[in-house]
Amino acid sequence: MVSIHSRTNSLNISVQPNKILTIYQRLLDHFGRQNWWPGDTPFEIIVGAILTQNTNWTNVRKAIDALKHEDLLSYEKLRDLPIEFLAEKIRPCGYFNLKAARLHNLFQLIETQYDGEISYLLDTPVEQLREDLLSVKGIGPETADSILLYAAEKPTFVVDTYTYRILSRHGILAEDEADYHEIQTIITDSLPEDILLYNEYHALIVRTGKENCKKTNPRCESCPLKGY
DNA sequence: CACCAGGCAAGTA
DNA sequence: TACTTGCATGGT
Repeated sequence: MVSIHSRTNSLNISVQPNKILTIYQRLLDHFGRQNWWPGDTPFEIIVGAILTQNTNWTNVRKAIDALKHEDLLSYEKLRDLPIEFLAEKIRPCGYFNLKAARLHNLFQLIETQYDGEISYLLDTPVEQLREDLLSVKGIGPETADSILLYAAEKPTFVVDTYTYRILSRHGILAEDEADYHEIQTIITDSLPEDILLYNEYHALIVRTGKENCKKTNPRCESCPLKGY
């Protein structure tokens, strides 16, 4: 059990249970720690963040393993690989032409903005880095936040389709609160700002999706969120 | 066979 | 602003 006490939303006057924190505790108790991201280096995490867009991780791992097997998984080697070759290498992860182009768009940012040094990117303050990442064609809010949290270790909460689904089913989101940043704010306003907490929470949410048993539905009998 | 997977951008009205 | 569509492989 985590030792974080529930607290009220800053805009609420009455004391009420922190549903966001309760959901986290239930998922953690049920699944245990996930210890994300599944990758060895910040660069591998960055590449994985783009390759996993709307794609099952098992397919992404095939692509990453293929790159590793040919010793291509370094910034300099991928940057210098012709884009058609890169696309062919990452074929198993799907959308391979698109993702090869998106990786190259990011490499161009790293060249122009960070002097070709991943370490400079990682050391950039969170606001600036998020803006830079979002300026890259092919990097949207979730991919940017995944890089910020899991590669650069900034306190950024990652919102994905599961996050929306869970909050929606649990009546936490209003009808007109589907916007990425609104959802992110609802969550971060309910939690202490803690990188490891953000890391584990998003990982648990994805794990819930992988279980494929409607565990995000409060009426599911085998659900760790039953009754919520 | 259909459906989904740790999105995003571009087009349409 | 609010929908719709293309992108693509591999597992269930």
